[in-house]
Amino acid sequence: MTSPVKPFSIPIIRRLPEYHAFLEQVVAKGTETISSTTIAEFLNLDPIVVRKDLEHVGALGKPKIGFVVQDLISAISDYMGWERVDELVLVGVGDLGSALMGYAGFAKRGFKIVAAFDQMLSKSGTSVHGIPVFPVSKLVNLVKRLRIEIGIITVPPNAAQEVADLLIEAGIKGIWNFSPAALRVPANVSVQQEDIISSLVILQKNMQKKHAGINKKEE
Amino acid sequence: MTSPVKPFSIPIIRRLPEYHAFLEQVVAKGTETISSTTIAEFLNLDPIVVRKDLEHVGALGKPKIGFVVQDLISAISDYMGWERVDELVLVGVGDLGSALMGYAGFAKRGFKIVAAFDQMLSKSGTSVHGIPVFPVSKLVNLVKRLRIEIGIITVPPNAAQEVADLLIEAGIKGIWNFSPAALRVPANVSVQQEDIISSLVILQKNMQKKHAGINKKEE
DNA sequence: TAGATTGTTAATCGATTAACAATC
DNA sequence: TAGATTGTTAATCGATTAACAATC
Repeated sequence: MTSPVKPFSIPIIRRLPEYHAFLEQVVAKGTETISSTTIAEFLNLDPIVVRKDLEHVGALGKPKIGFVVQDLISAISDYMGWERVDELVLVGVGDLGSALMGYAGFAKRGFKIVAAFDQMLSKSGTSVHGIPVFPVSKLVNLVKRLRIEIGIITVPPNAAQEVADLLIEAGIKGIWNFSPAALRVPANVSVQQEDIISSLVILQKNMQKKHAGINKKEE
Repeated sequence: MTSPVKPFSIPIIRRLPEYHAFLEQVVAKGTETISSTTIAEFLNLDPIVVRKDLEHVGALGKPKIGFVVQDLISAISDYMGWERVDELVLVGVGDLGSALMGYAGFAKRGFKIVAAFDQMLSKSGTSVHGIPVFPVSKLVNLVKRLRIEIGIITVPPNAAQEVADLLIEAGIKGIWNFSPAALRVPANVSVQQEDIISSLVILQKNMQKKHAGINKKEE
């Protein structure tokens, strides 16, 4: 019939967690229905954007009434794939790695870091936020055995490629790379490069635009 | 003359740090010039995308030769605003906050967290990664005095609005919010909502697409 | 000179915005 | 019934992709 994999929109995926977090707050207050205009108002978005996004995830509302909050949460969770639990491994138990290991947002959205690896042998055998840390030498065997598909890289840039190679050898299909280094990977492996600096620059540019908009009256 | 604030493209801003990191590696090897096709190949991007992005930041190359690597790095740094140093404050010295305070990527790209605040008084007076931690009660005065414009929020969601209000009272113009909570702010304040889960979902969706593409021969 | 690579112009695609009919 | 809000269709805008001329 149609395409085997539903098309997805990156801008929408970036907005959906915002809706989700807001709707969780709403449901905690006991509110049962909400309109797209209300959501838009609270999140400083255009109401049409919200309506389109909700349409995209397949949510159904009723004119005049709006959407059932629980339905929206389910539709978003479903679209984002948060119903099932996906297991991850992490390599590089430094500051960033430890923070990710302790991040509560993963569990809430169907992700679980089940093992971590670090080059420093003194860290092996310990556990961080309840997640066991192993020596890198055990990486390939363990990841293979657990059939993990996603690996997180939080090592310094000069070690990133080496770690990526090990993960690939272990059969990983996706790499979430927090190290500012370009990775060479085979065609069947996906890489998501993460660099939070982008977000900070976007914030700055928005501030500049806003400030300029205040200074000039019109045109 | 033209618009007072240059237009900016969010997709481009998200790609530029990748180029920058890669070019830093290249320059470290002593290579002096590079072509857009080479950059594209290493970063798994379409060469045309790279060419367009470099055009956007105002880089000039020479046919047959390519671009001078140092020129590219400068052009990108310039476009991203990394030449000058911008000061930030952070509120919420937990795991994530500490990781951000220790993140070397800030200094490299013109950002500096100059002070942090935490509700827990036991943390006051200490310093994390060389950054002093103060009680929240000192936030408004100190931020006003230092004339900081950007605040990072890494507190639990239920405290986020309260912290945002303090930052706004202190004259902040931009909030980088890592807490999954919708913030109410006045019109002259920009908010950049951060949720790394989006990136993980994008990675997953890309993996699914890739895998589906392998399974079906064509159509 | 020949060819690789840039810079530029045009075409396509997708996302956002707008308009409006359907409906509770 | 009247009006608010959804769902849908159309228009605009911007980003990506393609084609090609300019040039070192």
